Amino acid sequence: MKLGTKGRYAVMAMVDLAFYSEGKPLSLTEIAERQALPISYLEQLFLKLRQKGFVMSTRGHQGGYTLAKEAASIRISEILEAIGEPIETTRCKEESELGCLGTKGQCLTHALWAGLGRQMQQYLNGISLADVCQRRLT
Amino acid sequence: MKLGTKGRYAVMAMVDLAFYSEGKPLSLTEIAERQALPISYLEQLFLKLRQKGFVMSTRGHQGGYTLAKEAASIRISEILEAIGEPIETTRCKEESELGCLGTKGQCLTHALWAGLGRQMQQYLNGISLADVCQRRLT
DNA sequence: ACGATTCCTGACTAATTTAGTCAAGTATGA
DNA sequence: TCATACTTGACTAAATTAGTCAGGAATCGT
Repeated sequence: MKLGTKGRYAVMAMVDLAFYSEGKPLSLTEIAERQALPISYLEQLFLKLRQKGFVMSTRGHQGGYTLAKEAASIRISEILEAIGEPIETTRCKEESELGCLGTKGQCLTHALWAGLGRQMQQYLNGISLADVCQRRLT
Repeated sequence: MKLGTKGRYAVMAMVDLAFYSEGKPLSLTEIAERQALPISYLEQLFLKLRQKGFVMSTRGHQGGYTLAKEAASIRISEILEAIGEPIETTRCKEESELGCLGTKGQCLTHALWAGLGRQMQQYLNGISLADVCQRRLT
């Protein structure tokens, strides 16, 4: 159970943006350099982040990206979802499970994995970009 | 961020064992059939579970596996660790991180991922095989 | 003794996912 | 008009996953 670079990079870049931008657009080049991330990879990620409305882009000279919302209202969970790194603890689509273990028509372990997923979701849902910037983490 | 079949199967099988065995050994064939899991894959997993002391094996006719400890004292987290499905939210080995973002010599996001890992570990640590069997899940 | 059952173990592999690169284009400001 | 910077899709090498396969060794019932 591991976190891939996609999600990690996206959050790192967004935190960087929230932290260093002061209303002015930051170029991916700048972010990529500071965070030591591959720029072409970031391009892919920011494409999605823009399409989902988390950042705004300015093209051309002195262009770059800006947060489209306040840092305090962008949750980590949203970023991960936007770039396609969902939390998948259960395998079954929805709640349509037929009994693996007979007792009640639903596998015993299903509730376990669902609980784990809820736990993770809750944690990442409760933390915003601003929280990370200000080191407000439990 | 997804849970692989390795961890899922291992826990499913261990829960099955705890649930259906009554002191008597259960063969992998039986478990695999009931849970609809590939038997040769289970063999690999139970090899490790035995080496780590979570199950005991009996060979030959009427043989199989038995829990080596009480179901109430086997945590889900231990099973996952035993078969090599660790929780990896951070990438850095130990706490030896050099500053990605300048503020304090440690990357801002590190604390975030570490927190997530702690959260997951805590959840899986607090649940035993017996809990799953008795559907004592939050 | 023998044969069925079952664990034991390592080697191997097909398919998928990850983690990117590359190339070509479009828009903007100096 | 040129350098900067976003935009987008196609492509790919490497790693991981999710197993299969084959052969062996121990044990029990008959």
